[in-house]
Amino acid sequence: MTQEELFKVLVAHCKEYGFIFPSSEIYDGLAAVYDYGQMGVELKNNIKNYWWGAMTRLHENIVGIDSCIFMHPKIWEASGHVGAFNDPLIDNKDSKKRYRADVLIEDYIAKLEEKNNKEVEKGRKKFGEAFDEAKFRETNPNCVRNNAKIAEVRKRMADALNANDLKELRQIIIDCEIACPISGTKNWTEVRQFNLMFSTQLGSVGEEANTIYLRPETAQGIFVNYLNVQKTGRMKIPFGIAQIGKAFRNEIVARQFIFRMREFEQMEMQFFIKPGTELDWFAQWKKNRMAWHVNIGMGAENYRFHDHDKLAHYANAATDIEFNFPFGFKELEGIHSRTDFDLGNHQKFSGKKIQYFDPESGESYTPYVVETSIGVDRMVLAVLSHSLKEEALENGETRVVMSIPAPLAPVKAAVLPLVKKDGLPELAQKIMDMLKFDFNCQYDEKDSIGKRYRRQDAIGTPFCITVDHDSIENGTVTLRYRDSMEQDRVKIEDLPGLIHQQVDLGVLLRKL
RNA sequence: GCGGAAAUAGCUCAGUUGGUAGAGCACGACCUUGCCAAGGUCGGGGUCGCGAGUUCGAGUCUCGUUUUCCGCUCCA
Repeated sequence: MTQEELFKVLVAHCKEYGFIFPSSEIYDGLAAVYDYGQMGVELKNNIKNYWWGAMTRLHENIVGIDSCIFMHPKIWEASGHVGAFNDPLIDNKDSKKRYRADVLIEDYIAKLEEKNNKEVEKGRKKFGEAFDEAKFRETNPNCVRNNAKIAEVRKRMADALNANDLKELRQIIIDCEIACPISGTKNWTEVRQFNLMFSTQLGSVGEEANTIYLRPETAQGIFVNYLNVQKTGRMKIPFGIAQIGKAFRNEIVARQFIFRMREFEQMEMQFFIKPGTELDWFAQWKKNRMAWHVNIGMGAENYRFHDHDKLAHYANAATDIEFNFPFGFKELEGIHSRTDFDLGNHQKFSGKKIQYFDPESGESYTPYVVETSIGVDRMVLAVLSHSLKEEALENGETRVVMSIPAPLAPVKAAVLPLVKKDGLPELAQKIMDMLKFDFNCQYDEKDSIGKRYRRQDAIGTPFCITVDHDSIENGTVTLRYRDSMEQDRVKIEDLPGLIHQQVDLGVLLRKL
């Protein structure tokens, strides 16, 4: 089976067994929106609990918050999202390729600069030792002409971007006779803008309606609460604030199942530190976060770092932790050194002083920030895509098994009476009543025992407990393991301890 | 947003030159068996994605539309 086919099987499996459903399906669905079903929500909650525990309980200097999706509109100006989340896009009608208008113009400028460099090389050969590059660039007629053009285009583009003048952007592309690199034609559409933030109206519509945005990241909720948490929690730098919550981005194309959705959930932690120490902390969090991933047990070889060459407007170092998805290595988590960009800007835009007074050194400063930001839905997809397997059995048959790491599995154990008579269902129910307070369990008495095992395999239940006639005689049951399909005979009273050892999140946290 | 493909039962699919919608699996009840998915009997479930058009008659032909998948484009 190819990876692509495997991915289709995964999507179908997720729907069939109650992990993930397309949203609003009875109304034909809503593009790129998915709902979590009865199994999916358990898996997702387990992932969130593992992260929350690892971040807050394991670090005395990290605390959590839960901030709102609605925030003051000025926050998005301060964060740079109002400006930078707008991409002006233009399509070439012949090649059907889409480009960012500003990138096309930048490429054009780069070409002119390239021409100048060639002129300089020519000049250097001609004049040898006595060559004065700076002077040459100012006097050579070709260079002068190119430089004038560059300056003119730069200014027009800056003005157009500032004024949000899309017609002017298109005009620059026409005037410069920029052609599509693929088709070579200059047959362009209008420039259109895609604002990646969703907006809505706050308050009564009519008079000056207040446009507010659905947050495109949870991080800003942490930054604007920095002072609250630092003061009320008596936090000393270095310290961190963690948050799990929904974020929204109006992606032009949202695809690949739950990998890129317009509504998604993030787990973010902002770590506040002394300026100058950011690269050390950046390195430390890279290590820490990778350890968290590898600890789940899906194979260290399926993760890798991808350092950014092009840095976002707020960062001075950035890396992704990528996971080996069915469609290749893709970003799962981002770790960014955000400097004092966010706190500094909030200080500027709000007029409130956001400083940390260091009691030891006696100095006051705006803290720097190292951020770890992970997509919950991507984690779910990573676990599901890694876990789903079709195994060939010794008897020539195949079984579909979700070998979800036991601490993350939606259902921890299934209790199955071997037959539906002779008091076996009653004893099985008693075992259910014993386990249900600690573990999410399922009871099933329908169909043959083999069929029930396979049903549990398909949803990733690590343990099946089978009650047979001997159970009534001597108080033992068979404990069947999902991955090996082997079974042990164990005492009923030993069940909680045995299951606990394998499925408890604390056990996973202790390995960190 | 552009191009290509697809949409029939919960799932996988069949459905002839246009003539009253089928199978297997799944689901429910009962009987039987009892440790790795297929026993028997009976039963429930579909305005064939949606909307028009052609026709005496459309799952089938035409147009539109929605959604999904693949490829581009974008991705803080």
